[in-house]
Amino acid sequence: MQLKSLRLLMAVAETGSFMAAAKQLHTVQSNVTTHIKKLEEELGAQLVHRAGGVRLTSAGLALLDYAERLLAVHDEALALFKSPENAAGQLRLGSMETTMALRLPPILAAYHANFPDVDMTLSTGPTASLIEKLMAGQADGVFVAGAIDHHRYHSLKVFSEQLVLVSPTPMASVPSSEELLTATFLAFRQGCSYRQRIELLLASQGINAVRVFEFGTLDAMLGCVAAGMGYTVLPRITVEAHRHRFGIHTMELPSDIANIDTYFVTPEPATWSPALARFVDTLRQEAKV
Amino acid sequence: MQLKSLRLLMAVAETGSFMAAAKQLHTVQSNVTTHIKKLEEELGAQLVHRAGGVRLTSAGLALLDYAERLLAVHDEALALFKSPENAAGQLRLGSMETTMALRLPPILAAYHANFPDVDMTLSTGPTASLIEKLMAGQADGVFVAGAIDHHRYHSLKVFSEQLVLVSPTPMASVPSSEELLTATFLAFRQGCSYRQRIELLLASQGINAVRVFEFGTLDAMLGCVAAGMGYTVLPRITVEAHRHRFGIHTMELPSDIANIDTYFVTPEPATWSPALARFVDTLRQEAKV
DNA sequence: TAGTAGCTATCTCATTTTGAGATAAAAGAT
DNA sequence: ATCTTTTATCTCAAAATGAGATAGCTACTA
Repeated sequence: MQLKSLRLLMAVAETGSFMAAAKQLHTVQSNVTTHIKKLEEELGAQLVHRAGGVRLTSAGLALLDYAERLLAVHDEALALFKSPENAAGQLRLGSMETTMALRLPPILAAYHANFPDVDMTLSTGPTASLIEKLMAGQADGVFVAGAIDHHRYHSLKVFSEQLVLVSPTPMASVPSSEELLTATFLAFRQGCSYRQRIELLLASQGINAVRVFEFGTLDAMLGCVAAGMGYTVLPRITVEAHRHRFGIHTMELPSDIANIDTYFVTPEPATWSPALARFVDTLRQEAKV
Repeated sequence: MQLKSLRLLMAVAETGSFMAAAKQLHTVQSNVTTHIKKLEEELGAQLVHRAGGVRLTSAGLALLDYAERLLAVHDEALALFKSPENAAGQLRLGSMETTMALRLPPILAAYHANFPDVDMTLSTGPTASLIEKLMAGQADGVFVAGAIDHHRYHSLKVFSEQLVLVSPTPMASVPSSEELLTATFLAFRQGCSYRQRIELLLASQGINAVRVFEFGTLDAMLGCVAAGMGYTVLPRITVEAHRHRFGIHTMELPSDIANIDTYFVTPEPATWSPALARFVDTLRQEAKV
């Protein structure tokens, strides 16, 4: 059974004539005859009355019902891929905790407002496991720290964060080695790229091992810093958004350690679903990159 | 876009391999490649990741969603026509008032029990207008008095009725001409074949015109006969079913006038929809013809 | 009832598409 | 590195398709 044949059947039903149907679909009448005949052979039933003006038989009407449904789905699928204002289906995103907390809400909101037919799922996790998810095909795109150098993947720089040292008391300068040695650090669980920066900071001071507490959420971490439990390293914008709720202080870090870029990593653009392509559009607009 | 291609895409998604997909659908791997490639060109998006084991891209997954819907509808349509135990869609029947009242209820009930997915509509009317409806394509089959001699239509004899003269008082024999001349006749509206029999009866007595009242429903008519308003002519089985409710009496008529057959008339069997074909099956069983 | 106008079925043929096999190229496994 | 498995490409024969020409059918008209 060919979609073409069904479309011809619909045209015949509409126009009540093989010639008019042919004209409507820009073909010739003999082809209409052939297609309808083939359908009739395939289904073993006469679909069209040929006495005088043609009319669908009851078998034809029964098939017409399916033809309409079939072509509606087909046209919908085609429209999805053809017109850039369409997006539907599902979109599986992944993001780091901090990006999710501060950068994504307005973007997700804007996307959902424009493309309400997309079912979004967003999971958070550290950079390493997000990349794994992406490569396993369990996510369509992930927000991670740092670009991926792989020709099958595409990295779009979307945010630039400046990391700052967060402490419970004001500081004049980056703490000395001695101070750091005795200090406690709070960080997200292993795999988080910000934690790697903490270790980088410590390494730059010649310190290899130090006590590090692990947290799962931002609020818990900042609460503990404010309570004097220790230091942490976070994006400036993240800290500033929460500063009014916690009695915390920040200190600039050396730029090689401080500057970290967030990328949106996906498979090659050619493989993007319409939903994903529209998401990247939204991202470009909202993040202004 | 070809249904074949979509089916291949589904097989690829399922098996995760072009070769396995080819085997599953009894074709060769090169054809799978070609079909998928054609889909990709048509939609302008890569549908399948070719790194190592093949996997659908997010665009592929989006299309897969439509492919599944499309093929489900297609298979449903095909199953409808292929397997004789299926029937769906609509069935538009027409029937004479008397047949509807007495013969059809058990048949319609049996049909509906077996094929609940068919939307039945039944309209009643006199033979003439039912035939018109059928010919105009507004009905799929009609129960009428007498066969149709037309090579585009098919008449199936389903019931044999014996017409009797119905009167308010007992009769020893068919009323004489003088009695008939002064009598009033009650009948369905013009077009009803039973009414033609009344006129035939009168003509056999050399009477051309007589007073005839027209009624739309059986109950009204029988009620008026019982009340002594006049005579009527109806199938014996119809009268017997109502005799206990009305004080009426019957009298046999000459067999050439009395015997009348009810036919189920449809377009040619080749044009029957599955729903109609199953109805005729049911009819043959229930009516035992 | 013959004629005519309008439509559909059939036939033909050039073109395109399809399907299958063979082979080359690429990716993983040992 | 070699071998195995899988996909892409090429080729060719067979089949399907689309368009035109023509014959046949139906309904309407005079």
